[in-house]
Amino acid sequence: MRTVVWFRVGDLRISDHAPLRSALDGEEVIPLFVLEPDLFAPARARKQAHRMQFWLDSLHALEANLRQRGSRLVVAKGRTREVIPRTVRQWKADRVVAHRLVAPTEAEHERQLSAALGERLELFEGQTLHPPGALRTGGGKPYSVFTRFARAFDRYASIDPPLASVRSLPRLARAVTTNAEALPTCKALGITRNPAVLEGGERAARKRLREFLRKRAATYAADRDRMDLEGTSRLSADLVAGTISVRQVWTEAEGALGDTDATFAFLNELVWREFTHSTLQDRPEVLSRPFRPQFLGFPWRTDEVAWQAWARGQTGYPVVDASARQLLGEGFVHNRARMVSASFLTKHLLIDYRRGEAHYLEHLTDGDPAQNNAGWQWSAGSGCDAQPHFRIFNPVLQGQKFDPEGNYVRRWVPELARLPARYIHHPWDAPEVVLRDAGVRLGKDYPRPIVEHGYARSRFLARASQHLETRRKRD
DNA sequence: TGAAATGTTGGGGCG
DNA sequence: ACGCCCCAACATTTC
Repeated sequence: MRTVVWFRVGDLRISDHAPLRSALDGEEVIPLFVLEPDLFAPARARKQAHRMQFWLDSLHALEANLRQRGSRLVVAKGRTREVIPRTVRQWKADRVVAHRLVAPTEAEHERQLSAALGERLELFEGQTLHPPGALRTGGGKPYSVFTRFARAFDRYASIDPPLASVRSLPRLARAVTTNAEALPTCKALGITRNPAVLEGGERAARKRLREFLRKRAATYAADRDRMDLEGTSRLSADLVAGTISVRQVWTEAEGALGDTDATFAFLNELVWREFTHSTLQDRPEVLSRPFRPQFLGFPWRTDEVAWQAWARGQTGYPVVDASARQLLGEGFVHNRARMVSASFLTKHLLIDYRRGEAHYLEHLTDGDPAQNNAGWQWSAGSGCDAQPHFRIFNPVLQGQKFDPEGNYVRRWVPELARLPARYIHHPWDAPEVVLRDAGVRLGKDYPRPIVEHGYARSRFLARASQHLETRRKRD
């Protein structure tokens, strides 16, 4: 038996990898990665440079891990639906195994491949803890409320421990050429490496998990919301690329932390991840339109000036600007800052959440359609179990609560670094002398707010309730 | 996984 | 002693 193991962005690892494990039951294993032009063409790759850097590092790490265990990674360029059947013919493989992924583009690849290969393609679950779609309400429908979903999740089934790690792999048949040199580098794709982007690969992922569990997990419940602290796991990009499996994270966290508040808070985030993936599988159309139909035709504004101010971090609201600059600077944004930022774009500036969603997807190292869409629709109020539309973050209060000393702002908005904590989240209220001592000339070194909070708040409330009211009457 | 407005309660100052 | 006002602290409602 000769088996092709189709590695994908989503399972770039060899540990806890069910398809690989299954392939080892046969004699020969051909690890394969496909360089889809839709993803790895230079122009496309550059549009998501942070993520691409992380993925390429992870791919090279995967190749090194395979090699270390006696195998190699075969790299093929072209469209999945053509390349894989060709590979199967060329190397006379008996079957192809892979993880099933929920993103619509990935699901489409699977459909096309299944049409070409029929029974010879075998897909395994593993992107999530329980297969998306497995949890249903009594009426057989997908859950639309997270707390209900989470309760069903707890009762559904126990979570299996990860598969034992693979010590050695069968040597690649001599006839098979690896073409490993085709694995691109950042340089080859014209991407300038950003040293602030996390290190990819399985080893780095495991190290991150261990360090989190050892140093920060105990205080996770309280610290996770603090934008100025490193209180979170930073595993988001790993979970997207699959350099660690969610099952490994779950099992290790449970083992290390026991039955504590921190465990619950952390694992609950993983359940949110389950929820977003399930939602995307059941309703892939959320990627193009609001989950809640009342939000169809919402009167968003087109305001290029406001958009640019938001995207570049020049709105005059320090926390909002810090988060915009953190995104561009390191391809990551603290979750709390994401929420504040998304709330500001959609509610204060009345700009379509889809524009923010696309911007995040472009720059985030952990950009993932399911998670990113769910986050943005949650903030806009249009999503599945979203916050109510009238919940509007006050960026000043959020800053004071979750960046009490202002150090998050100081890090990303250096022109305000010398302002005392008292004024750092609302520099426009600072006395002239305080501003002067801090070297801040409002309107020159740092902008005045592009919109006044109270005004923006009531503007959104009025516009939203008017739209939703009309909508409700019509439907 | 809000914020702001509004309502309630209770202590203290004061006439 | 009592009512009245103020206001902080907290609770509830509304957006």
